[in-house]
Amino acid sequence: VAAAPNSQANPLIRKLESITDLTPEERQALLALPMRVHDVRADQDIVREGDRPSQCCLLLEGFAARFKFTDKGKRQIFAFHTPGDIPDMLSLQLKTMDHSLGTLTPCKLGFIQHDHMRELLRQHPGLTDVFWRDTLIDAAIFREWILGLGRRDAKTRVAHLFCEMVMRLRAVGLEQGNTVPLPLTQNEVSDALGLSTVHVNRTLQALRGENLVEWDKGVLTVLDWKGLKLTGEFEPTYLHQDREHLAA
Amino acid sequence: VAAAPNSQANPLIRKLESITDLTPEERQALLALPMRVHDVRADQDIVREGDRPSQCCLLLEGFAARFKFTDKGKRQIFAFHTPGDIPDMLSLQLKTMDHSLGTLTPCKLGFIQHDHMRELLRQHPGLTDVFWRDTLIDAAIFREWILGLGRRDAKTRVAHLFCEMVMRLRAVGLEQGNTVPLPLTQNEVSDALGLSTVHVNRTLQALRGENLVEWDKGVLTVLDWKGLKLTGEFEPTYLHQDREHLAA
DNA sequence: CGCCTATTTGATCTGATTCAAACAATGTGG
DNA sequence: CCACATTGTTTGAATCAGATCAAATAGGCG
Repeated sequence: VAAAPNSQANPLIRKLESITDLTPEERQALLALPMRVHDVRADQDIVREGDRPSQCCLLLEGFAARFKFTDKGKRQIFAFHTPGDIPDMLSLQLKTMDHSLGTLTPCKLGFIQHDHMRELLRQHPGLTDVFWRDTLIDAAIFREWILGLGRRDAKTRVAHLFCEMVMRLRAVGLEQGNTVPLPLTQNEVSDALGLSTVHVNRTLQALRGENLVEWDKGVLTVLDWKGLKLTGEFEPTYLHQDREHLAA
Repeated sequence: VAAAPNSQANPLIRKLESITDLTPEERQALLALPMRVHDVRADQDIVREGDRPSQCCLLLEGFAARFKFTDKGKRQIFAFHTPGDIPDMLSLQLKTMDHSLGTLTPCKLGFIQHDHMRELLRQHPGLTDVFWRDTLIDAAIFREWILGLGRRDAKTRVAHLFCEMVMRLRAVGLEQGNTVPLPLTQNEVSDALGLSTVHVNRTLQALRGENLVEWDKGVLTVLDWKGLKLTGEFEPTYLHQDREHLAA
């Protein structure tokens, strides 16, 4: 089944089709989903902890992150988001945000009213399963991060993060050769991996020294995918990018 | 609206009503959900990483945990489960298990065929939202653990875990006075909090020394709830136990 | 050019790990 | 009912991965 003309250009559809199959009707309905598109500059909060949003936001271009601060003012990043993600889809079910969402780079965002989203799901109940599945994969990624934070050392964590980002960016067509965009600062990585910026810097030097990766000007180049997977203990099952779940 | 006679005894309904409102029909359908009940002894795997289950399991009595091992053989526990939880509900949407589920104590389990669960959701679409919401709260708990593992010290982590378990056990009616059942070993706690058993032991002595809690023979006694919340930086919003989400 | 932000380096410190052994509690079989 | 095995808790000492502090360097950009 060929995709609708512009569906490959639509990162949401691209993303959902990386984890499930959509019917033509579902694809059509997603393309017709009303949204207000805005450009937002880097380092802006989109929703904050405590907010009660009446819309959710589709990331069309750029990188975003979800995060929260400790009482002592330390930041922890929970997730990096890439085009096609709806990072605050959960606000449809959970009224109060328990964490914040912000841009890391300039972003193009599509804001979707909850009412419109609910109407979409009412008319296409199959999409509820799709989005439910997507939030479950989100949770699987959280678990993998828990494993890393709890039981893996710095080098393994960094390598694992790189592998994960490559796989996810590949799934939405942002990989070019052995290269993906990864416009994060070392400080942002450290806040995601529970490390200090200094230590992340030194760990990167180690990975570079072993000729596993190159990471410069927001572009990550994988020099040795096998080696990177090995040092990152990366096993992509948890991303559930296969679609074999459809075979009963 | 009064609950059906035996619904308070049904931990699933009890749990779901702690996070949402059920219609009488939904409650009835849940009570009628066909399940095979089994007793399982402690430290048994229920599902393993890589499995492709055709059923999911409702925890009726006892404590269970979800976990995974590092390549280097270190265990990380992702979640502690209490009566009313369906820890592997995700297997309904994700075909292959990316982690394992096992008992921590002797448990009574109700096994529900996926087919029956799907039929239930088909007949009561509102329940899809309820379970979706539940898995989103699950993910919120994962995020809070990420925050702890990444950015909080040992004492804060242990205190936070105690607060969380108290809130969750209270929600399903297992709190008695200032006491909850918490039949975990210090080693299990250490595998959940990313610490060594030795350090957990010393941290517990510190919490005891400050007269915050007592924890003996599987029973946790909170001596100073306010103090415990404070040292654990515990803010229960993320558990979404309020049901005010229904007010549009 | 000068400002601002990000990366890098060096030195020191510490929270937590590791290793090893003692101790306590509970259960088991003779 | 006791000897003993097993599992969990506790203690002590040595060590280390990663944090912290402070300062230098490098890029981008108005």
